[in-house]
Amino acid sequence: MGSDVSDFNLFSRNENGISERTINRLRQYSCILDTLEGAGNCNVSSSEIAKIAGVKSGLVRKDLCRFGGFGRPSVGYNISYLRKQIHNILGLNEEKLVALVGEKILQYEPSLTKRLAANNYRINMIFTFDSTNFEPDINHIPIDSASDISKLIKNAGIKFAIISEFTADCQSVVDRLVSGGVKAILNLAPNVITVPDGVAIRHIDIPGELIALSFKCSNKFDIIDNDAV
Amino acid sequence: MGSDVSDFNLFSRNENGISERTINRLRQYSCILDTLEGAGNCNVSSSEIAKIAGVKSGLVRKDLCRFGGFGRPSVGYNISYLRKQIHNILGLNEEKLVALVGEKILQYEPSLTKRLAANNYRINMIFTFDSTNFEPDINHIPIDSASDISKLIKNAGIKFAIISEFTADCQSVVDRLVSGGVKAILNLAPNVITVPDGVAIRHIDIPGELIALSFKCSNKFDIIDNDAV
DNA sequence: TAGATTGTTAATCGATTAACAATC
DNA sequence: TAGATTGTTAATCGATTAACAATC
Repeated sequence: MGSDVSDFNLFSRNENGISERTINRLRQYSCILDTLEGAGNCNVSSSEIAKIAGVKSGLVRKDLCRFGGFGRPSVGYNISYLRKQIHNILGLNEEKLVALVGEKILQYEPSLTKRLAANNYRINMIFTFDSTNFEPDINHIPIDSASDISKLIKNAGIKFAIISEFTADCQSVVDRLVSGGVKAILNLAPNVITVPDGVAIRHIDIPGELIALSFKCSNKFDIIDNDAV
Repeated sequence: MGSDVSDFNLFSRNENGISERTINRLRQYSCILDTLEGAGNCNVSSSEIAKIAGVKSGLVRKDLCRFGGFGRPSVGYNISYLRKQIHNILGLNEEKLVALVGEKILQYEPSLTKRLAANNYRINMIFTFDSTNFEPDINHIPIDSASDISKLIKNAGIKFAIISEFTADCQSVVDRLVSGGVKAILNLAPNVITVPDGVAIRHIDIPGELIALSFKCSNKFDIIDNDAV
């Protein structure tokens, strides 16, 4: 039942001392640089990035400085160079193999494969729970039944898994993914699952997101909460 | 282009001075209490909750104490009472109306309606982009074309929206949702969208989640990062 | 050179933890 | 009463901001 810990533990630092907040901001900067580069710009200052990102310029410099001196005083940062460096930090330059558990999401969201590929995540194995599905592959990605997971994962050297479909024995699927060597699991299904230490997991829960959202726009604790700013 | 700000700005306090971290922990406590209540327990101590949640017991007490004294010294917290109080804090006791933009997700994940209902979120309007879809409703929820959004939303008094499908003119849909009075938008589609101040938005981005996850299990910055613990 | 902007240190702010008096 | 556990305050820890010398 330690399961939910990782789902909610969004704020921990990893072994590298880099907080998830920093990683999220780096993603955001990367996104901003994409736009700026697309618009044909060449250099950008920390204040410009900060303004778009909605943070202070010092924080942008601090975040970047942590990984090396990418800028030049009075000039700023070279956009395409900085973009490459951030991609490097985020590991977007290496191909990462992903196992997809549940194939239906690809019908619902056909662009997923391409969106993952844009970040160098490649789905190279699909597991199905649908025993009536005898298609051998989707877009040349082989479909297997969930029984041989562990061995197939291990042979392919897959480190990432996306669980996209509810199944009663979800935990046993997870166990087999983990024993096959998977190190990070993104769970889109409503199942509550547990993983051993050393395996990262994140559970996307739509009702939960709505609850959190509703707080962003509520003010019903004006009275009850004495500490309120 | 201020758009991404809210997507990444997960860590802000809301107007009530309650941080999203606190809300997330309350959700987690609620979840834990469900389990404990299901197992037939009656009282629980902050240390027991803390152990399951993976936090310190003082933090559990502090989180709860912020909203009122729900416990009794030497006894602990009455599970069903505390559960009700947390539900109350999270607003799970009031019905909240939700507009669903894009109907395909209900085929992909039929349990969504029920999972939302368990938290008192009721989808009571569906907008489709599929002009070949002439079904009048899904499970008695009317399906409308996206053209009359604003008026329909306003008349129904809907405050929440889930955007679940890519569409080229996503921003105009958002604008019409907002002008219809929607205050919180959960975006599952890859579109980048912007909302005015006072409207909360959260973008679920699968590749982004994988990037963040990959950091939880990586240690490639052992060398580069001098501040590392 | 003068102006701009970086990298980095010190100050501040907020969140968590430790500790303990109050109380059941 | 003695033991347990709450509610809450003070201490600590970590993240952000302000400020500024270095440098282009």
